[in-house]
Amino acid sequence: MKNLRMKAARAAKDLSQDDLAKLVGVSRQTINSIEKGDYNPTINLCIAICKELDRTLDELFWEE
Amino acid sequence: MKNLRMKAARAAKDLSQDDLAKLVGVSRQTINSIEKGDYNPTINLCIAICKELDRTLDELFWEE
DNA sequence: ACATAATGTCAATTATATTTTACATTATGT
DNA sequence: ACATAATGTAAAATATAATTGACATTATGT
Repeated sequence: MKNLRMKAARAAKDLSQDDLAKLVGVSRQTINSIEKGDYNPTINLCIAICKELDRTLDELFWEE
Repeated sequence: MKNLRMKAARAAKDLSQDDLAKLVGVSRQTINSIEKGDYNPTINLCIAICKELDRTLDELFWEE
């Protein structure tokens, strides 16, 4: 399932997928795939994304 | 750095590394490596561990 | 309508998470 | 002291995250 919370948090920061990719040091396709949802990123990457978007792991990647 | 919160949460459930490994479907060494800290597990594995230990991602894997 | 930025997606390659096997060490109980 | 469960750790193999390059599509602005 898509990660719309991440997409929204990125939009709130006015960052393109490419911008965020450069900020966290991965490729644009990796960011795209994570938002698309058919993906299993590493926790370190998730943490880096959270920090750039001023969110926590629970806010972007946890679901009850 | 070691993940002592995960180690504590596992102890609180009275589970050995091997028990937890079987519950989340990975090898004991993977659990050991995560607790040891020199590791970068995938988010899906982190989520599976959290659910078995009744904790959230922030509680076990986030640091301010 | 046109130009350009942003996004979606695919195939092939590279980097690395995870497994497997194996052995050593540290607890814990009797 | 002995036995056994639990943990720490290492090397080699396998599975998969992530990269690279490329092209198509969808916004957005002028």
